[in-house]
Amino acid sequence: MRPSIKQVAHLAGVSIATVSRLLNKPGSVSAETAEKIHRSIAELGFRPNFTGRNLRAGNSRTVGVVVPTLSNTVFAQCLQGIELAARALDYSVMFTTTEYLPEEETAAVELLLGHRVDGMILTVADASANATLDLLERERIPFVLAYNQLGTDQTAAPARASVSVDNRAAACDAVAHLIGLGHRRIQMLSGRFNASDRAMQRYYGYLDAMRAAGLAPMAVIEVERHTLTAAADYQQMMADPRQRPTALFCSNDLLAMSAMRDLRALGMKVPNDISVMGFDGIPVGALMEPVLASVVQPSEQIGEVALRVLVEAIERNASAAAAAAPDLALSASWLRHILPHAVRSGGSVALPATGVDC
Amino acid sequence: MRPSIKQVAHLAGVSIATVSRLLNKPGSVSAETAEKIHRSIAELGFRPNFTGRNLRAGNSRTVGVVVPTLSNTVFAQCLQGIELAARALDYSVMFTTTEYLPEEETAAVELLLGHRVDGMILTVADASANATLDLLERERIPFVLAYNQLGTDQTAAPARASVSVDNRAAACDAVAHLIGLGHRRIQMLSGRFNASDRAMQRYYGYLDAMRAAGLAPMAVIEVERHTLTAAADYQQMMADPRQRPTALFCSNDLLAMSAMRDLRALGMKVPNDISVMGFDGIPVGALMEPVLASVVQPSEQIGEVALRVLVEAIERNASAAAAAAPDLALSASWLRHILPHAVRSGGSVALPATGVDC
DNA sequence: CTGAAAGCGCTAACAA
DNA sequence: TTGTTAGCGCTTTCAG
Repeated sequence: MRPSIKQVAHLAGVSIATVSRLLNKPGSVSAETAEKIHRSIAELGFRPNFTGRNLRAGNSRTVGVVVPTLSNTVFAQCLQGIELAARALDYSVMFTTTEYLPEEETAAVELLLGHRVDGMILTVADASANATLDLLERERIPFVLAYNQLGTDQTAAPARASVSVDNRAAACDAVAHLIGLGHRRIQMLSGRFNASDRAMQRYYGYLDAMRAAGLAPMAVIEVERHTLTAAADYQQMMADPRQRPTALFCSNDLLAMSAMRDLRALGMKVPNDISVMGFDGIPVGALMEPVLASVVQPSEQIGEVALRVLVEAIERNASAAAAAAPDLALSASWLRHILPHAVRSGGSVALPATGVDC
Repeated sequence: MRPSIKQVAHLAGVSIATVSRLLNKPGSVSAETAEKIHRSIAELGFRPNFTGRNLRAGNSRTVGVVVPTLSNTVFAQCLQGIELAARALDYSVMFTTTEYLPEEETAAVELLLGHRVDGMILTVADASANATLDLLERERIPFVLAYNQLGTDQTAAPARASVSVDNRAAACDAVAHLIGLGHRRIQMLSGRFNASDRAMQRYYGYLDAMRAAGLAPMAVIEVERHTLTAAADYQQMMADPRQRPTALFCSNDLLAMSAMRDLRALGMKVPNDISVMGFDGIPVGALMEPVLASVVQPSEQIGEVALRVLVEAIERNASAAAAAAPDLALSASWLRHILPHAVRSGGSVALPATGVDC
């Protein structure tokens, strides 16, 4: 077995309490004793066992993260942001994916609860009416949603925290950008709404922009994640030359990039025949030619902020428990974190082809 | 505090040992007792505390992962593969990044050791002569390298495991592909060798291919990760029309994509003026136009295999300890795992422009 | 400034 | 089949 505080104490000729004290508040141990202990630690290659510490302390300085997938750069970036911020605050990260399956969310959370993480950051399919979040609430463990955006109309009871961009406004800006260019028939292509409440918000944003401009929204096309197996959707979409959209607004960049690929395969040119706009602003989009126009959301920062908000809640919780104060870990002023978005223009959008329009 | 096995036992009117037994081998408890206990568990919302279990058992069913970054899809995919495989085997994942800084590697490993993970998967800057790996060895904790490729010439002592493609052969295949197309002046662009031993292997592969074809290798250009701040390198590279390369082989796809962007900015057309080939085969490369030619490595599978090899080592270790057998966790037949690579052709490479050649 | 002792939640002998 | 008990590594009163 690995050396424990016990062997160190024995070798140094002191009690385990003294060793522990040296490890935690070095000031409370005499210089010579400290010296002896340090030598023993080095000699034995002792390394404190967090498991013991956690068991005793009742906290783990570990946060759990639950995201749909790491295949989408957006979540990878977010996780990166979380990890960086966590390390800076001396927290560790344990993570799981759900593969976009709502039923996996509960299992993921249960597992993390078993590990006694101090809090969780998660991106769920649908943040409203989510049994998993209710569970978290019952367990009274702090959590912060990332990407999921909570409404202002939160019903009294659960005061939840979220970190995201304003998806609806961001989508609205994107579509307004297209409209500003002269597009009137703008089609939205979206990931499944039931796998992403963000997609739904973005659809509302699309509607807002269309209506604000007095344009008729087109029926949204929902597709499976990242790829359109059948070109049938496009065929149909582009069937009637008089009705075909001049621009496509996609609920995420991967979708936009797949769409561009598929459109090319059908012999259409972007942006000459049709403009394409994405959402997310993933870095590779800016490397393509044409550059993918998109709404940039600060994914890494979303992760970073989510972690900081979470840790704040955790530590407030801890002191509150100590002071027997009310444990409303996440005070009202901290609930909805809306980070800024930015429309990134790019060669994938252009003026609508002349003569095609009404 | 959260309910413990103790409260459950009390409420069910049994001893804690019985509850523990029910949790571990349900068969050893009578039906009616089980029934009572189950009810208490449900009533209290009891959830076993892994911390207690881990402390007692001396293992955590958790693996640690250390990768340079999650900004590069390659590592995100790998981590995804690890997590999926881990979940299937009922292991959890704790992870950290090093930002490509070798000095962070040790800190990351120390942290994970503190958590008493059962094993680690890591991608280090340089797998040969790495102090961090030596530390892991001293601590006698199983670990598997991902992407880092161990040579066949391993010196006797440390029998280490790695999972990767054959970087050298893969790069050689890629360059041979370019040569097959008629290219003779092929320039390699690489990430810093001291941040990635893979890049070095790939450079050897480049040399192999060039020499095999009787061509003169050009001096490699090393650049900072993912981006070329100054276009100066390109200017110089393309300065002399009689000496300029007709093809560029990049040590990774992100680099290739940035290079294409930079070349475009300089007014050069890919592949007409110059062919570009990457390495990694990241999914977005196939969505671009032109499609990025590359060597595809199965990143997610690398993660999956790494995890399986690791768990095998962990469990072999456990039984070995029990049987007081030799603890050579990673037996020779399992050391170097070379997964298949594949050259993906794409529009970013073409025949060299006629008249440009010798 | 230091030590003795209790206990965090759990498992595994050993007894009954 | 069930209970008693010791102890995993650590922190933290409480005494001295």
